[in-house]
Amino acid sequence: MKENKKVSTTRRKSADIRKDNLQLILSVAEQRFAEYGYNGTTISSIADQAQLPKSNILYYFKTKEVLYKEVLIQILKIWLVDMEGMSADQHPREALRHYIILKVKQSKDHSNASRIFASELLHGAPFLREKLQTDLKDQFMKTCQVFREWIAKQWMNPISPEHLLFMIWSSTQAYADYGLQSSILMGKTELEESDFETGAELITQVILKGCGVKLL
Amino acid sequence: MKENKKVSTTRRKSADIRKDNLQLILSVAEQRFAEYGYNGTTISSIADQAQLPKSNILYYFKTKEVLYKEVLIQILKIWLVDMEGMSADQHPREALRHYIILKVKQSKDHSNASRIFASELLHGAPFLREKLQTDLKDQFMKTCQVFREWIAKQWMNPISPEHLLFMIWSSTQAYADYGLQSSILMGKTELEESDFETGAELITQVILKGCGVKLL
DNA sequence: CAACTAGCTGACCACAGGGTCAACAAGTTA
DNA sequence: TAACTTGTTGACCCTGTGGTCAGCTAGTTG
Repeated sequence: MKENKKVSTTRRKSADIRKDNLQLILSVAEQRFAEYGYNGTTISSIADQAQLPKSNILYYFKTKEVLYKEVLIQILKIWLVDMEGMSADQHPREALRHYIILKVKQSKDHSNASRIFASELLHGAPFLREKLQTDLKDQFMKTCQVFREWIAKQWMNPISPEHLLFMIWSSTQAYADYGLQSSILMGKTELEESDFETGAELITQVILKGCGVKLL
Repeated sequence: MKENKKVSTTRRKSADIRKDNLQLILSVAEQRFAEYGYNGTTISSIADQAQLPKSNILYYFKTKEVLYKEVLIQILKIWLVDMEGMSADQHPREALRHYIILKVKQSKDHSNASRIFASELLHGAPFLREKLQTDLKDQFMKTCQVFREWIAKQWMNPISPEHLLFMIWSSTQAYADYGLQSSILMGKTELEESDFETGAELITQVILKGCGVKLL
């Protein structure tokens, strides 16, 4: 291919244009959906914020639903990967601590994604039902199995793995879901780095102690 | 007043009619808002389910927003009352256990209310901001103070009262927010009585042990 | 019973929001 | 450069929804 210079701004390849725009739209959509929910978000508002015409959004994503689902899928992937980190050969002392800190970090760094996910579950997971029944359930059962093996090795007390996992999920997830309200209650405009650290540390301590995991 | 009989069905006093209809509408609205969120709920759908004409809903509640706020207010009241139950003279062993069981019960018996509340917080509490900054914050600080006194009496370990309360809230609240998804993961259509019990018991044990509260 | 108030409702309206489309512009390829 | 593909967009349409209103009926009160 010959050098193709143009007076105007840089010439861009179709593939790049596509990639960039998809990324831009997904990222803006994530913000809006997190803040206003599925029904509260309009395609126009996404378009405005992305500084693209509405039609252009519809060009890349046939419908609003397709766009939303795409956002959801990306989020679910993160969730699953985090959980995979725990295995039976690790000691719960380190594995649980690591997972809890990671999840709180996700709540902080990907608060929008976390909140969309929560909102979806809250309303009965109309768009995620299937994925939950397959992908998430698989990973859920694997992780419960890990807990069971820890219990068998007497590394922790015999407690319901399912409910324990729920407890860990909800208390870490809360730093995304209820972060805003927490800051109001603590008289701040926003949670600070140190709040996330304190929270993660407290959850870790309570869970480990509460499960009878020997601390060093 | 003279006896006033009519061939048709029972004659009703205006006051009763009002009371009944308000109650009916609020109750149906709660269901719909919980399931579909504020924006996803239409006045028509509420009307249909209540078997009233749409205009009638608007007769009792000037706007959709007024109706929604009314529902929210009722819910907030429950939250506050529950929390008031804890006081410094009680031992955390009983007080925390009681509160946790109560909150899980609320999640079960008033799942719709709980979910609306959660959804509201999730999206930045656009309608509840003020109430949070006043009523809820007051109660929040009182409860934190109770925790501090327990710590001073060495009835529990010195841990952040704020974050502990967040942890209790989120893990109990989860049985409403994520109840549906939990049941999917456990291969049921709905959480059963025993699941709520197991959950409440596990949370209680983990929290008490995790906070270093002496068990009997 | 008459006058009044509270409850009720169908018809109507304005408009927002999801989605289509035809025409054009910009990149690609032979 | 010509033919083709991919990207871009304003104008348009249709449905659904929040909300109004005028006129009605049913209870209330003197």
